[in-house]
Amino acid sequence: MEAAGKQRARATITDVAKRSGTSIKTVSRVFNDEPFVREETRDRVLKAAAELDYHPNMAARSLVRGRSFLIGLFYENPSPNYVVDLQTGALDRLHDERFRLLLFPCESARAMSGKLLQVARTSGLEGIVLAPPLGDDPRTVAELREGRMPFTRIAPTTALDASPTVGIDDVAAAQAMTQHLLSLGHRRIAFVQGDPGHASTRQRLCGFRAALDAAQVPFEPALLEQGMYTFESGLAAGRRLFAGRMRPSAVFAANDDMAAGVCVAAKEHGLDIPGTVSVAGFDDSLISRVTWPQLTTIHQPTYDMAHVATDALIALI
Amino acid sequence: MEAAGKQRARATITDVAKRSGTSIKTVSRVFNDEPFVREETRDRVLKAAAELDYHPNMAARSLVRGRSFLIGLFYENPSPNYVVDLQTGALDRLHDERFRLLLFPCESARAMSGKLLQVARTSGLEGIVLAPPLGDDPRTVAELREGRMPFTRIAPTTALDASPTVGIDDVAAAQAMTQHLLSLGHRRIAFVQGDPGHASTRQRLCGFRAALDAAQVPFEPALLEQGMYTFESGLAAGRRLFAGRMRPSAVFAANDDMAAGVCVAAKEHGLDIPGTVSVAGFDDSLISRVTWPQLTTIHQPTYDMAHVATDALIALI
DNA sequence: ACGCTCATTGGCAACGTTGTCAATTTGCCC
DNA sequence: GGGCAAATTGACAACGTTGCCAATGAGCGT
Repeated sequence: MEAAGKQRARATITDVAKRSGTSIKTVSRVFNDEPFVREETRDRVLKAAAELDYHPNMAARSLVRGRSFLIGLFYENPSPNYVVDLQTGALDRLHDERFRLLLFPCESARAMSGKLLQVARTSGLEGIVLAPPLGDDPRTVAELREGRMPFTRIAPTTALDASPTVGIDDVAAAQAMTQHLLSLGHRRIAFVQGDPGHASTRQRLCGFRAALDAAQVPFEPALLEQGMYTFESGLAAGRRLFAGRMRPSAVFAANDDMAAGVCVAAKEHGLDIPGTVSVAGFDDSLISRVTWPQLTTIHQPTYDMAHVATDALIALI
Repeated sequence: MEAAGKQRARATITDVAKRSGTSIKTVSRVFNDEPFVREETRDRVLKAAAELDYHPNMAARSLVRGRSFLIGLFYENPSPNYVVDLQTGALDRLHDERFRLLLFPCESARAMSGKLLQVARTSGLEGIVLAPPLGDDPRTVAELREGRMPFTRIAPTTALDASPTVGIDDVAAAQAMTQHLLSLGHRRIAFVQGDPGHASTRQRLCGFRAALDAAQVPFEPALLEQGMYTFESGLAAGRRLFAGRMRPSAVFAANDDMAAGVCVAAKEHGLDIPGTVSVAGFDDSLISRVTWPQLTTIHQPTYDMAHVATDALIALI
């Protein structure tokens, strides 16, 4: 309606002040939920703002406060399910805050090593959430500490006191799952471990072996397979296992994606699940609900961990 | 080393100017790759900047230029595979630009309707990429146009001239897949359609029926099932189909997640795939590689579409 | 050496907001 | 009604950068 030609420029706080008959500062107070603003004044400002379709300018706000309200989520993960869980957890925590989330998918932890602080500064991040395995790189951790860049880590395994940290006890969880398989009567249990670059790989293997030891079941090297936490690597590992001389009665894969691959390999070999062979996973990701029969899996609350890590980061900032 | 106590504050452009013995403005020119700076001067500035670990302040830059360099990706999608593909496509395109990507997962297109511009303005976005089905909401589209907010859409089906658009021909693709099934000799082909809120649902059904018509195979309403693009809905649809009087010899599900569900339903009913019944999907998402036997599926280049949509958006801005 | 053009540099205001602090108004008690 | 504390409001200077324009220096033809 009104002077369509001049509507180009966005309304500023000054316009709102003028229109509502108050000072700039008062408008600022209203938009920052500060106390000491009379109810009536607040309403008047809000009304004027609505009429002008005013939205605070983030850049100006950031500038004067010396804060960017930007948080970075760094991850290097092959599983879309895991990644989306991470993101959702972080985003949900941020929902009511002013912070915004920037994504930094990394090719590999090694490639990022030493560059992370640089990237963070360039983007003006205020803090960082490091998803596995990025939180395990000592150089990255040292760098962030020296640069006084706030960060939290999800499921790291080194330098645990270097930053707030959230994670589950991988060792205990893997041990529990193995015990479960043992209690079902399995004695020939194969283990498909994950990407050697991830610390969780060692942890989960460790739990697996601990359970075997506790049950006095000998560890059989031929039943240990290397994977990479991807579906394809699980498929390959499964094929090797089922083609080998020593066919396992149960397979414990260190994550769900690989477990799904093992399932497919089993079906290729005409093996019945869970009749002839049991397959267990780790993560409880969405993929575990899509395979059939459903995988037995360990719930890893990725969403929650991301949520908590973000929470801790905000507290830190 | 040097006065560790005073190193707290980040270096500003003024510090660099002082240290390099030039003016603020010259430093600015160097960091913006502007011409008219002598080689020797540039080097001197760069050296000083490196020594001070200077990084331009994004907020100040945004403020004075009136630009935020922020782009929003809005999506409402249940499939993590699809979402990650979208993100990766967009991020890869942004990689060398100054733009940054902000994520906006939406509960539902309906809930967002009418609020999207508001959200975009609040976050200071410069442009928006709308993933399906958000690009089909007429209210959202109208709103963005009126608000002069640059946006591009992925696979929209309405108001195609309202914005730059990228997508595949859903009708043709579904038709081709149906023809393929017909050519295998199938005559009793069931179709599991997707969420009625997504325009692709109608398109794919349309292609399916077109192929039947062309082959003069009558369309059988009892073989049309409603799904929601989720694994669970596909499972339910499959159960109904296989329990019904008119058992299909082939099932074409409108996306891979549902197709996976249909597969499980078939197995529950003891039906052999692909011997007794064929199952076809749509998307070529990662899930299609996880089911066994592998689904026949139509490749939908989600990554590429996101890449192109982002590209177009940048051009628009 | 003079005048002219073009490359290079510097000075200064402005961007839209918030922090600080002072000014004003209100409410309450004696 | 005076006095005091608390509530409410306003003025003004930053924040770190870039756009605009003026100033300076260099090169060159005459």
